[in-house]
Amino acid sequence: MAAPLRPAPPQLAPRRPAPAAPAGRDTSDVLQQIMAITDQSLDEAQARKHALNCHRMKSALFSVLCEIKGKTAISIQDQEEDPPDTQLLRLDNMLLAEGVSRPEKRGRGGGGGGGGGGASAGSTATPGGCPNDNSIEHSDYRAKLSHIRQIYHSELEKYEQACREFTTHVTNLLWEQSRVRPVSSREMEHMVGIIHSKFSAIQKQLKQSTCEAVMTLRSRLLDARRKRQNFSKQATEVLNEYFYSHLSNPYPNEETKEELARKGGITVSQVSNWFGNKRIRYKKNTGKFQEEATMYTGKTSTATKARGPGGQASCQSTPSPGSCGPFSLTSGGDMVLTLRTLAFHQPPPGVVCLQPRAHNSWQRATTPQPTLSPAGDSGSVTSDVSS
DNA sequence: TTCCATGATTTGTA
DNA sequence: TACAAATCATGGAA
Repeated sequence: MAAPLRPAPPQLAPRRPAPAAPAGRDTSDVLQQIMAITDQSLDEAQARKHALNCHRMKSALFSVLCEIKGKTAISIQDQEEDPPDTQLLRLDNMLLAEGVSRPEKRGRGGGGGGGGGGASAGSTATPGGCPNDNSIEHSDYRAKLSHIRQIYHSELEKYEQACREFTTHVTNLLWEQSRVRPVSSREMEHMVGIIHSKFSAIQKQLKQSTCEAVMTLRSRLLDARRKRQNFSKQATEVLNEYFYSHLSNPYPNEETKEELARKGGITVSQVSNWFGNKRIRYKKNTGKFQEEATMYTGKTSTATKARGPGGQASCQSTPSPGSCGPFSLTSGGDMVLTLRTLAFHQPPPGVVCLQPRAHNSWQRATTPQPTLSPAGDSGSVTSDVSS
């Protein structure tokens, strides 16, 4: 297959016009000169090349070569039927699924200002099991994924540009050569195909490396996700204080969650998780938490007293009308706590005090109950006690 | 090593 | 979408 790219055929010796020379001798003469081409200097070759173009046999030879070329090109095309590359398809699918192939999405929360992080306050989990947007790991993951995506696209663009340039270059060369030797369009296509297949092999490698990088990043993230770390004492106290002082309605709203998260040095989704776990576990085994409840309600009671009327602790930013515990009360709060504390010491027979509302569960409190005002809170607590 | 506490995740529901 | 409930997985004490 190297023949089509060999340098331009050489010259003949046209010094004698040889119109009378026999055709057989003429042909062998031409062949002799072709064989001797490598012994000639460049200038000589150029001169003979020009002579060859003017030779009377040139067109005949050229057409014969064209015919041979045509046959060769057919056989080339026959060999070209490649099966679809399943591995490449797999890589493409994976890169698409991981969000590397498609253009980067802008974060929902605030225009993605943090280097691709853009962690929002939402509490969502990706189908693939990625952690919440709030988690530090996830913003880190997104930043790194974004970096990988950037590199991938920039490299891909480079390869494509190089491929285009090289293809143009080779096509031009072939056009150039087609003036002195037969270059069929099929041959050109074949050359372009070779170039593309070489470049696509490089692209495949790039895709493979990118997939590996994403997989590594993902597994590292998942490992980190599984690593549980107990909250600090302060975080637990802040959460418990809120929980036990809002036992009638332990559903902090978004703003309160943020406040609690800030105070405890944890994320909002961790606060949500904590309250979810706490409600369930408290409800399942209220008795087990009695001591803890006494401790925290006593603590908050003291804190409230120390602050005096209007003093607020962890509930100071709680705007929820339905979640107004002692912290949002003035004089009424103490009474609530007293009632609560009393309730611990007066469990009705067979009934544990401070149970979730109505002995079954807290009401679904996605939105704060409008009937509960600060005054209403003490009412609700009274109902806790009376229940 | 075992057991319990607890933070995180998943699944189903309203 | 927030929540309940179940479950997983890990930290830490015994």
